[in-house]
Amino acid sequence: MSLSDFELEVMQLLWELEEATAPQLHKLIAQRRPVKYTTVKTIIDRLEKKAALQRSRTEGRTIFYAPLTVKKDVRGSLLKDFINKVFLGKSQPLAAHILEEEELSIDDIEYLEKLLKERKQELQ
Amino acid sequence: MSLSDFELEVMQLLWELEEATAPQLHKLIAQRRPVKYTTVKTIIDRLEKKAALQRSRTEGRTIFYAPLTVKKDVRGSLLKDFINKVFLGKSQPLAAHILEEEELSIDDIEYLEKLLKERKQELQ
DNA sequence: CTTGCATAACTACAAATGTAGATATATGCT
DNA sequence: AGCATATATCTACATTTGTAGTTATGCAAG
Repeated sequence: MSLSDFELEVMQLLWELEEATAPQLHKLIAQRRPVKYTTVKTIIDRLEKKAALQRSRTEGRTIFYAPLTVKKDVRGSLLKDFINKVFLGKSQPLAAHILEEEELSIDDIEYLEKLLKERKQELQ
Repeated sequence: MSLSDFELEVMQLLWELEEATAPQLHKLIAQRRPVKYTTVKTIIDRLEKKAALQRSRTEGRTIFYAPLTVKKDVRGSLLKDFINKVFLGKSQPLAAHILEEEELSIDDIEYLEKLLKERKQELQ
């Protein structure tokens, strides 16, 4: 099951919030860029049809939605697609690209070094 | 300028081959999955309109196409978008995800360790 | 108990995308 | 020279996506 950019944006908020209403989600996204309530609601409806989220409870006639998909799973599958499409299926060039070009702090780097050391030990 | 999945697939081949004809590209892609010549040619035409590639020369009435965009630039901009959308703009969680979950050989790991060491030295 | 409003539900539409048919035409072969 | 064929060009169409208008309706306040 694939998510569009906008659908993913809504899911990111839901993963963060655990649950949320359409008006809440609209207000959050409207802080970033101008978008009408009905637009956000349409995206929520589509996510519901795709079973990426579900209605968790209501308050008055306002509906709360909660994620049905797990962030790590979705990220993992998006990453796999991305590596296939953009880096011809090879993770190493992507990792190299990030470690060389993307912004990383000293702490980030030391944490990543630790991960690599652990990874290497598993392989030996 | 954004590229669709199919457009990117054609560009990946062009970056590899330096230049190619529509029939060549069609044959290569058709090895992976069934697709008609005209479909591939449509994508090439769209890439030409987007100025991602250009006609480099002809042989008879067959046209050779060459990339106008640079692989590293396109990858960089796609990666930036991807990090923004999927990892909320933070490279470190993506790097961590890859170093933990994706397949890497000992050689890969040692190369990445070297990159990190160099990166750290630049920062200090 | 009515009514205005917030929210939900439904409908619409243009642009991008994957897909390919229909048509035109230059070239190389007989 | 005429013709078959490969290639190019043009047109079309369904689906997905972002975007939002229109309509329906339940609830809260007076």
